[in-house]
Amino acid sequence: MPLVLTRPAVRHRAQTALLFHALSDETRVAVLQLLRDGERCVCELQVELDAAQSRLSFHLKVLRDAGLLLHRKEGRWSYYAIATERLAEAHDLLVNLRPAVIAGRARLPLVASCCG
Amino acid sequence: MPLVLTRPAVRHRAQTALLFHALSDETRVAVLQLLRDGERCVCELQVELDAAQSRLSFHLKVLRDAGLLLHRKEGRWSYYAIATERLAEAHDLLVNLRPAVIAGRARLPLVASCCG
DNA sequence: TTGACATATCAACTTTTGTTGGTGCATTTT
DNA sequence: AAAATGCACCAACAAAAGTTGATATGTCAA
Repeated sequence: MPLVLTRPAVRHRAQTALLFHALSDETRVAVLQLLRDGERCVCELQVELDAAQSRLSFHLKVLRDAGLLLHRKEGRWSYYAIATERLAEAHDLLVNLRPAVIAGRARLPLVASCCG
Repeated sequence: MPLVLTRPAVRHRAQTALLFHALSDETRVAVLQLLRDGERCVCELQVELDAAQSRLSFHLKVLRDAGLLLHRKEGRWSYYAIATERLAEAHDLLVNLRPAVIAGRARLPLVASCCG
């Protein structure tokens, strides 16, 4: 009866941890910061971040696996960009952690990109 | 000249990684989910999460160190609650990762709790 | 077609995180 | 005052994440 954590909460829990794990590393955040201005190929990121190729590749994979990147290949270049949708999901998961309103009715399940 | 990552970006980067690291573990997310409904003492969390005391204590420390928890002691109990302010900061950092607008002027530095 | 480049992936290793069981110290209960 | 409770913290260990250098593959350039 006092099922303390509801089913959606349990579902969200794993998602939240997964997604935020991808955002929990400085190099990866730096990658995203660079991609804010638009698509970049790996070699550009490599120069801009001054990171070893395999290291960068590793971090790109983490971001990719988390669904945070769009990927495109052209010739011998690999281009990455931010997957805005997924970033919005992260946003929603975060908003869902906000404390319930004290007086007033229960918090509604919040949905995509409420701000900006 | 092409200082690819601006100073605020570099500052944000560390903050983002630190804060999101705290959110990158299922147990910790579960703690926050429980605290959405308000303050809890450790022993309550312990039961509700079915977690060993020292394990829970460890995760609470991580959340505390990230500034995400308010802490209060009463008698032999230790009460925790969500630090909403800090959660809002996390929110802002996340919103700051959104890609710049394509046409139109540059993204403004976004501030606290724009939604909900 | 040979050589240089871009990039993914792998294995070995290092570092960081997380778990477990224990100890110590308040505080409360009996 | 003795026993029990709540909780922080520590040390030893386990597991996960990150780094590095090497190798493999595809593509472009000479």
